[in-house]
Amino acid sequence: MVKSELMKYSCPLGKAMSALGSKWKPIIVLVIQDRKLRFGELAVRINVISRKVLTDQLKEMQADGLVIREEFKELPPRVEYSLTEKGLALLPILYLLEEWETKYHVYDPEKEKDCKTLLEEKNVKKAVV
Amino acid sequence: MVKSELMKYSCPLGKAMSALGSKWKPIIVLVIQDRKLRFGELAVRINVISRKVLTDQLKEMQADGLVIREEFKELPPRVEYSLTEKGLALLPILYLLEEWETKYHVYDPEKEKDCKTLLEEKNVKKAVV
DNA sequence: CTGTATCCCCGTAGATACTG
DNA sequence: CAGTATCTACGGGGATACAG
Repeated sequence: MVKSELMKYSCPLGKAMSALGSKWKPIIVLVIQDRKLRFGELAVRINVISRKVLTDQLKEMQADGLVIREEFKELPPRVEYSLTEKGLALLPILYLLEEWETKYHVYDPEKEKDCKTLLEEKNVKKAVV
Repeated sequence: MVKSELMKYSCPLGKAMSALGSKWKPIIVLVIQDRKLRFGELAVRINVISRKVLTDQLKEMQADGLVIREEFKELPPRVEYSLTEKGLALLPILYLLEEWETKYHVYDPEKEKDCKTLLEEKNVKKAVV
């Protein structure tokens, strides 16, 4: 273990952030909610994430006890993801974060425009979350 | 703007996480609380962060409207950091995250041991937060 | 005391092609 | 359908030395 990892184990918030501090995990939690979603459904709803990264994130979240992975031995294969109790307990906190952002958001027209343009360029049909 | 940045502007949670999703920002908010702290005090309290990174993070947080930087033209120089209203509003949410982690924490003796060893090796006197 | 200036490592994440 | 396998690029973060 290197010094830089110390934070992960030395305080509760450090641990919490190491479990959900990545780029996509909070989004994934918010998208799953109290449902079961198939891998493909997740990929569609979070359309700006590559499948490889989505797989990686889900694996880590499974290891951290945030999500449950159910694999059905069918053809074609089907895999369903849902939140654990721990993951579900995170939902209200994430809602608070959304509220916080919405309340203190500073409107930036240029960024909004960039975003719109990009959505069209990439032909993305559905915004994330 | 590249596709990977899309998330930052396309949903509230994405924006929120881009403002505090870094490795140190939540910790910094939690350490400052409702006080004014000098740069050196921050560095001591979060002793596993390098001064360069601390400076960088504080700059970004200032730009995001999370912290206030007051520079006193003295010799030796003195700089005090405090939270904005926006930053303060984040505190209760971070406390909830701590509670969440504490409640669902899975005790890992090996990691705890590694951490203790490292603290001694690095001669770190004070744990973060 | 409070930063800058460099240099560098390593992990995250993206693109693309392939598999059971 | 739900992933793997590879390769690559980028940038956050760290160590160290120096500056005002």
